[in-house]
Amino acid sequence: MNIREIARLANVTPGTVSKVLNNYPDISEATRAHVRQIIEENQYTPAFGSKFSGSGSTANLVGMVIEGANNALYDDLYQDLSTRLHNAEYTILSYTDNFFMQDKTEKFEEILKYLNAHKLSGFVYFGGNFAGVSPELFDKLPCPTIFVNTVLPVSFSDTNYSSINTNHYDCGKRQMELLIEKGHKNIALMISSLNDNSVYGLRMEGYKDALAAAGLTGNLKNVAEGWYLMARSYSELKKLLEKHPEITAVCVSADVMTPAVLRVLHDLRKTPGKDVDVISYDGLEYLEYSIPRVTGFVQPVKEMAEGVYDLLMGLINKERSHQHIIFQSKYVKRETL
Amino acid sequence: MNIREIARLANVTPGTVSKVLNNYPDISEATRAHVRQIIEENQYTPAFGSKFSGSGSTANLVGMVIEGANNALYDDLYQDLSTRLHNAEYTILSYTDNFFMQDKTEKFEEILKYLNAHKLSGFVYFGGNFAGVSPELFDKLPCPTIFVNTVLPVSFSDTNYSSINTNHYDCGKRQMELLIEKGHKNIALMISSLNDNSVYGLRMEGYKDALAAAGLTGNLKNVAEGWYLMARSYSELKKLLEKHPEITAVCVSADVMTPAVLRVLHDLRKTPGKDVDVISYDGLEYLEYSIPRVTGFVQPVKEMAEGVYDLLMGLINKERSHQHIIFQSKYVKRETL
DNA sequence: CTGAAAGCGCTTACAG
DNA sequence: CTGAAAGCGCTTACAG
Repeated sequence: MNIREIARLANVTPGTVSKVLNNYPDISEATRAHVRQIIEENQYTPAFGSKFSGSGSTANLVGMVIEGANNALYDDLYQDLSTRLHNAEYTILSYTDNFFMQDKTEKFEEILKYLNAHKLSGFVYFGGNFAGVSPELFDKLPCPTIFVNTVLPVSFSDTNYSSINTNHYDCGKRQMELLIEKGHKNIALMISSLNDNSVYGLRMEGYKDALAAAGLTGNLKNVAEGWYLMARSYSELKKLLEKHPEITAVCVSADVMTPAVLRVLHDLRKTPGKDVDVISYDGLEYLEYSIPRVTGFVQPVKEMAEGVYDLLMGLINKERSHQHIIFQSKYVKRETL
Repeated sequence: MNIREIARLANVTPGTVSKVLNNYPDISEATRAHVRQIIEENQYTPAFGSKFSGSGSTANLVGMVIEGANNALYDDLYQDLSTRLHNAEYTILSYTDNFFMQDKTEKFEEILKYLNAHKLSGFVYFGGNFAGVSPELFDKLPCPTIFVNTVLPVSFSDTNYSSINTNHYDCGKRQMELLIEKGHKNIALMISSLNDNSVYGLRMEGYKDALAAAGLTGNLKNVAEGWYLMARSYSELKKLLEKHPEITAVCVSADVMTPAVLRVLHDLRKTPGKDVDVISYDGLEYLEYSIPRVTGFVQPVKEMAEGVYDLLMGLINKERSHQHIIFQSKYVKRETL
């Protein structure tokens, strides 16, 4: 079933069917209704791919890429957006990319190819780091693009792309300061990796500066690299705490590792919030139910998803121009600090 | 940049460029190399959408739909598959659908439209229930389709689609039997909803039959409906346990609700595995680290993802025919039963 | 091995 | 308000 068939059955030309399909105004209500009925009767849907070759641009196609799928928070963001876009009749192209160690410029060029090949109406990228990528490459972005929780190269005056972020460095610093203010001198850093240059690395920068300001840089040796993996977080942190029983606090850079942190403390017969304080970061829901409930910073996922959606629609419909938005993560005191 | 441009720059015809792009054998190595170089130099990627209008079918396009995104397990499956497909140079069309209450036939017809519009090479559907949908509609599936953890209408002799499932009913029944064998007479059922007709509803069928076989159907009044939501699971179960202090075990149909279950018990001053036994189902990783570690059934996500991928590739390349695979979930004894 | 040409299903000025 | 026609970027028999 194609547009020609429908046209034949409706006794009109394919051009007319096309206009009905795309809600052109210059069609009489009579033929519009008639054509629509034929379409309905035959369950016809226009071939999505041909839209582009006909018109030179593919309408209602949005791309989304998640870099670093191990972070459950991006799932929440992705799913919220996915549902909104689907309900607004957008087709979604997406993939998740777990290879976050390759060359940034190469990766960016691959993305450009992806965008060019698919003639998207809009694009959303989650996570990652493009700090070394030259600004000229950003100029080549062929469609409205929003980077979400991505480390970006240049100043926020850039007007050829948008970004939505939270204040990772500030909250990371604050995370550490809260431990220091509580009087902790020996603090473990449960981070993804020292080589992580995503926004999670920015949190680590905050840790460093807070420690330096307090003259506690010795703690920078107390690092457990968990790579966002629970098993790894567990073994690395356990090793560290066994070697350094003087440690009285754990600063965690990502909630996905925190169940392992609680478990390490339990297995070492330490009570979180009493023997060892714990502060985490992200806002995964199960840490509100864990025993004890975990204190930490919470990213406003719901608002971020809404922000991305609204901005993307605004950009696609040319009602808004590119901007860089920073949401504030919120400190939520629960039971571990 | 289009195929004509590249052809001009390479001093060949568009047809030749097309053949190079699609690795046709009948091209001399010299021109192949030359054309490839021009393509590389200009960072050209063929317009994905035009492939279809040219050839009548879109190669390397796979669709995936997740129904009921609240289940974190599907994220794991989705991401595993997504990474595999992307690495194999497939483009992925996907969306998540959280409205699992609408009419099944209508929903199935929408999916058919989606498939017809996008001319996919293959399609994977996660979750849901199409039990009432007439077999003729399944015949209309325009591309190789695999249903994963979906409740399906007809017998496994159907050869026009594939399915990959685990033994939900059996393990659900076994879940309950294990509690009964331990001597429990008063058992709470922490389920999504009595109206859930997805594979999670199948687990409930297992609960019912196990209870009936033991003459303990009175427990069917002890139902907490959590809708896969932690807050709701918490409040519903708490209400139930407060009203029925005689309950000594909780049978949970989905791991996503289990952190709330543990928290309810904690807040009611009951020790899981001692005062109240808990058995869960799915295999979410954080329940291996919770305190206590949760006993339950684990779906073999890794193998399922591999199974889906291999089958899908086999179907697309016409090396395999449709089949219905049932993986076995595994009982893992930990600390709550 | 390469080119010339017809075709895919759609869209979009343009005529009337 | 509708049709006839040219066009989008690609593919694919067919000739030679």
